[in-house]
Amino acid sequence: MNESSAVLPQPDLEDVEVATVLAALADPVRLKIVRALNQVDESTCAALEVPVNASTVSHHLHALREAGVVQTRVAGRTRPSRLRAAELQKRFPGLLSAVLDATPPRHAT
Amino acid sequence: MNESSAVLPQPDLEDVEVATVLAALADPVRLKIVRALNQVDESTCAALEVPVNASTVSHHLHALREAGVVQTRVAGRTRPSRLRAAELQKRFPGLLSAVLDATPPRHAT
DNA sequence: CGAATAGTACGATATTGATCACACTATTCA
DNA sequence: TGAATAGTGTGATCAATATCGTACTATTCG
Repeated sequence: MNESSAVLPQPDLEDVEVATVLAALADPVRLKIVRALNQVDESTCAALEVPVNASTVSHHLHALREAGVVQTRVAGRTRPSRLRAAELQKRFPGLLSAVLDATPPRHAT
Repeated sequence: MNESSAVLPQPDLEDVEVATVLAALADPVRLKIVRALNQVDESTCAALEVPVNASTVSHHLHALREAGVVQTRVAGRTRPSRLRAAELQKRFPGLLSAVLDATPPRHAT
């Protein structure tokens, strides 16, 4: 056992384009993941209740991580991820909150 | 000449998903168009200085219109478009402003 | 009318990316 | 050590979509 603070590679948000973050948030499944992470602060891949295969969840978390939206740490067998909410707020003020606060359309699908 | 208020079909923003708007804003060319429209309030297809073919500009404006981001009116031979900024602010408070206020990354491309 | 202009529509192409199944690694625990 | 579990990586497939060139429509103006 070592100290449990290993974190998967992630970009410095100062180097991230807003278009990259927008693209990361534009996918419905990823948006659901982001909303879930906002509720629980941290979650593993398996605990996320999204209607896709496990490898697809892994793919989406990878995409979110590369866009600077989430941070993933290594904890035993699991890789809990969390939103980089504070850093995103500093880099793109109001963006994440606006997305999280968005209400569903009138005619829900 | 008739009264100059013909407007191309556009969605009611109440029926638009935030993911749709995010996807519309995620493309670099469209983001450039949106930033340009924010500067000039209204612009024609040809006046937009984006590095793509005219038909591609038309395609992108169509996409932005269907996502509820811009409104296009018919004026003679031209079709000036404008941001639906106020309506977007009402539907997704803070979203458009956050995107427009976003600064370039440290290592500019 | 005829020429020029603004924009759109369409077809073709190429690229991206969302998804799954499966194999693989790393870790925990009996 | 062996079994079970969490997650990742790879390859395949399929659907979107960004782009261009060309043709077309509508409008203005000589």
